[in-house]
Amino acid sequence: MAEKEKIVVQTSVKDESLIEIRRLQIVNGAVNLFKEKGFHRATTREIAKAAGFSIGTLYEYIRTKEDVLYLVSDHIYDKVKQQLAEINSDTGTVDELKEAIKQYFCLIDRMSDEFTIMYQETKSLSKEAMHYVFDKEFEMVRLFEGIIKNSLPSLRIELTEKEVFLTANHIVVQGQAWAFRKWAFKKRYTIEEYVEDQTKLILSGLLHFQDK
Amino acid sequence: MAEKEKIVVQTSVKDESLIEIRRLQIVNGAVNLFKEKGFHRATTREIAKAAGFSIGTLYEYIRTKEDVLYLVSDHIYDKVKQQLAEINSDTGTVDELKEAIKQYFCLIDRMSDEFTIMYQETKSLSKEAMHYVFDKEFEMVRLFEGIIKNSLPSLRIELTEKEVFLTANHIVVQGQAWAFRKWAFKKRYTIEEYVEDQTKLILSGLLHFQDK
Amino acid sequence: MAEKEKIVVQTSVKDESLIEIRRLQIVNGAVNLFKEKGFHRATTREIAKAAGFSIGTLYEYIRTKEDVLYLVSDHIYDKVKQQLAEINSDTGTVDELKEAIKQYFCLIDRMSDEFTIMYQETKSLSKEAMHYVFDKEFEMVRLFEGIIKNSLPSLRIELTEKEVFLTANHIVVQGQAWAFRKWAFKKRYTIEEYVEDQTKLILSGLLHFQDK
Amino acid sequence: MAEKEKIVVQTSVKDESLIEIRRLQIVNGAVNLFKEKGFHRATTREIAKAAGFSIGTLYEYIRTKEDVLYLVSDHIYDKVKQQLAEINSDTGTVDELKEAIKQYFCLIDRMSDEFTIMYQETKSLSKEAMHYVFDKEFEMVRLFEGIIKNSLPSLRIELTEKEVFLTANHIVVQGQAWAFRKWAFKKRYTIEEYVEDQTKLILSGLLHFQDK
DNA sequence: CATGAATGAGCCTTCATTCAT
DNA sequence: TATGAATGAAGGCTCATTCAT
Repeated sequence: MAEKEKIVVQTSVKDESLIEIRRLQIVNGAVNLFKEKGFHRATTREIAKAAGFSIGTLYEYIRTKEDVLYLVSDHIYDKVKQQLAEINSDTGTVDELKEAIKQYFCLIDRMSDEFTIMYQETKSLSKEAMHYVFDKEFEMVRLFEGIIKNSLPSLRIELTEKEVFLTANHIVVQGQAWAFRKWAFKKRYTIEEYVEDQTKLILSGLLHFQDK
Repeated sequence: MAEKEKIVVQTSVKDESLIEIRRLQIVNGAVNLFKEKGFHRATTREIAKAAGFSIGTLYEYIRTKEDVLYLVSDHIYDKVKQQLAEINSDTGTVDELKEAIKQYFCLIDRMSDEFTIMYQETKSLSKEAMHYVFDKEFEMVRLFEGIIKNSLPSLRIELTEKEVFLTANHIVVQGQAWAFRKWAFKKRYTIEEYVEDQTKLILSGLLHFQDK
Repeated sequence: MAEKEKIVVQTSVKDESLIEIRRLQIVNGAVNLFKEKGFHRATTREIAKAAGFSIGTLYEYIRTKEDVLYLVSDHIYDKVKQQLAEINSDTGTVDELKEAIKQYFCLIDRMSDEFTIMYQETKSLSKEAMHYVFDKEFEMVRLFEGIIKNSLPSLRIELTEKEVFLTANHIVVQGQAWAFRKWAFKKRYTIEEYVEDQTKLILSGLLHFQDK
Repeated sequence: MAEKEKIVVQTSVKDESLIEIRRLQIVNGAVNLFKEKGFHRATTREIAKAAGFSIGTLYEYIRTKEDVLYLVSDHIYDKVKQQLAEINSDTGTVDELKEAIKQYFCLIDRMSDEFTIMYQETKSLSKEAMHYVFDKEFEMVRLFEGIIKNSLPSLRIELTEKEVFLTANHIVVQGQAWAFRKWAFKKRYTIEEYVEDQTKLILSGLLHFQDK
C-alpha cells in the first residue's frame, strides 16, 4: 500500500508557509463555489474572490484552473484518510468493523458537499490527476478490505477475496450514494438509521454469503 | 406511479418522424463524445459533427446545448424501463427478482458509457431537467421495490418499507457502481460473476435482515 | 422632374399577376413586422410567416432580405405620391397650399408607422436603393416648392429660391417629426391642432420672410 | 426639470479615470464605424478595433453591444447640453435666442455624424435606454422653450404654451434635419446661410403667430 | 410553384491566462 | 508578492440563403 507520490502543483512563490496559507484559502473558497455551481461553471475570477484575493495572486499559487480542482480533491482525501486513520484500532473484532462503517458514513454525512464535488468533477481532471484521485478511492476500498478480513476470524466465517472486495466495495459505494442523494434519502432516513440498516445489511451479507 | 409529463425539447422542424431519426443521431453521437471529453468540454460543433450534420441542423432539433444532455438522459431511462418491462412476468417468485437484477446489471454493462455520462453530467442540467432525471432514477428504485415486495411471500419473509427500499436502492446503486468503475472491477470480475455475487449478497441480505 | 427608373427586384416566378399579389402580401406583413421590431431584428422566416407563406416561397419573390425593405419603401412612396397627386388642383391660391399641407400631415398621421420605418431603416439599404428612396424624398420637397411658388402671386410676395426651398423643407421635415414623435406630440396636440398651428407658422414665415 | 438618473453601464474595471478614457475611445471609434455601416452592421470586433483595443478589453467596459450605442447617445447629449449652457446669459433679449439657435445649429454641423447615428439607431436600444435618450431630446426642446419665453417680453409679444412648444420643436427638428440631410442641403446652403434663414423664419414665425 | 430541412458563415460574449506596475 | 487591466481563442447560437422534393 505504498503511498503514491503527490502530484506537485507548481508555484512562482517561494515562501512555503505562505503557499500553505494561500492554498487553504483557495480550497475553502473553491469548495463553497463548486458546491454551488460546479467546477466548470465557476470562473477563476470567482475562485480568486472566494479565496479572498485577486486573480493575479491566485495565479501565483496555481498554474491552471484545473490545479484548483486537484487541490480541492487532494484536500478532501487528506481529510478522509486522517479521519479514518483514527478508527483503526486493530482489535480485529466485529465491533471494529461496525465502528469503521459508522465513522465512514458519518464522515460522509458531514462532508457530503466535498464528496459530491469530488465524484462529480474528478472526470474533469487531467488523466494523471484523475488516476491519482481514483487511486485514493481504491485505497479506501482496500482499507475496508483490511478491516473486514481482520474481523472474519471472530465471526468464524471464511470468504473469498472477491467476496471481501464486494463487501468493502458495497460500503464505500453506499457511502457515496448517501453523499449524492442525501436530499432524497433524508425523506426516509436519518444518518443514524441509515448506518444502522446498512450495517445490518452488510453483516448479514457477510454471514450468509455462502448460503446460497 | 403516475408518469411525469416529458419535458419537451422544442424543435423548428415539423416532420415528427424526422425528429425521431435526427434525435437518435444526436444521442448516439453525443454519447460517444461525452464519453471521451465530458459534456462541458464537448462543443456544439463537435456534437453536430458526431451526429452527422451541421450545427445549423443540430439547432433545428434542439434549443440549447443542455437539451442534448437531457435528450441523452431521457433516452437511457427509456431503454432501462423498456428492458425491465420485458421481464416483469409477475410470477412473484425469487427467480423473477434474480432475473430482474441480471437484466438490469447486463443492461448497465452494455450501456455503461451512457450511464456514466448521465450520472456525471446530470448536475449540469437546469434545475427542472435535473429533477426530471432524478425522478426517473427514483422510479427505477420503486420498480425494484415492487419486484422485491412481490417476491417476499415466496421467500416467507417480512420486511419493513425501509428495508425494501434499502435493498432496491442497493441494487440500483451497485449497478451504477459497475458502470462508473467498470475499468477497475473488470480486473477482478466478469459481469456474470459480478451479477452472481451481487445476487447472493442481495438475497442473503434479504433473508437475514432481521437476524441481527 | 424626370421619373427615375424603378429598381427591379428580380424573381424566379414568371406569372406577373401572381408576383403582384405575393409582393403585396410581403409588404403588408413586413410593415407590421418592421413596425414592431425594425428591419434588422425581423428574420426572413418571420417575414415569410407574416406574409402568409413559407421561406421557400418568400425567396421565389425576392433575392435578398434587403429587397423586402426596398419593396416596403417603394410601396410607401407610391402611396404618398398617389395621395398628394390628388390635391394638386392647380388653382394657385393659398388655399391650395393650405390644403396640401393638411393632406400631407394627415397622410403622415395615417401612415406614421410606414414613415417611421422608412426613415429609420432606409440607411440599411444598398447605396443604390438608398439614393432611390432619398430622391423620392426630394421629389416631395420639390412638389411643395411647386405649390408654394404657385401661391406666391396671390399672396403678393416674392421669395428667393432658397426661401421657397426652406419653407418646403420645413413642411416635409415637420411632417416627418409628427410621424417619429407622434407618441410625444399627442400629449399636447391633436393632428388637427398641429396642422392648424403649423399652417399658421408656415404662412407667417412666408409672409414676413423679408421683414427682418 | 429634475435630472434623470443616468443609466449606468456596468464595468468590471475599477479605475474610474481609466473608464473615462476607454469609453471616450469607444465612443469615438464607434461613431466613425456606425456612420459608415450603422449599428447593426458593425460587429463588436470592429468596434473594439476602432476603439484601439481587443474585444476582451471592450467587454471590460461594456456589458452588451447595445451599451455602446447608449454610450454614444449619452455622449452627444452631454456635449449639446454643455454647449448650450455656455450661452445661457440670461439677458432675456432676442439676441440670446439668436445666439442659442446659432450655437445649436453649429454644434449639429460639427457633430452631424453623431446626431445622425443617434436618431437613426436610437430605436435599437432597449426600451429603458430608448426612453432615456428620448427624454434628453425633450430636455433640449424644453431648453429652447425657456429661452424663447425669456425673449418674449423684449419682443412685446405673447404666445400660448403650444406656440412656444411648436417653435422650440421647430428649432430642434430643423437642426436634426441639417444633420440628416447635410449632404443634400450643402448643395444650396452653407451652415451660416442656413442659420441665417432659419433664424429669420423662426423669428417671423414668432412675431406673427397671431396674425392669421 | 410551394415547401421546409439543411447549411455554415459569422455574430456576440465569456473567461483562462499573462504581464506591467 | 500582489494587483487588475489587457488579451484573444473559442464557444454557443442565429439566420439568410439554397435546393431537393
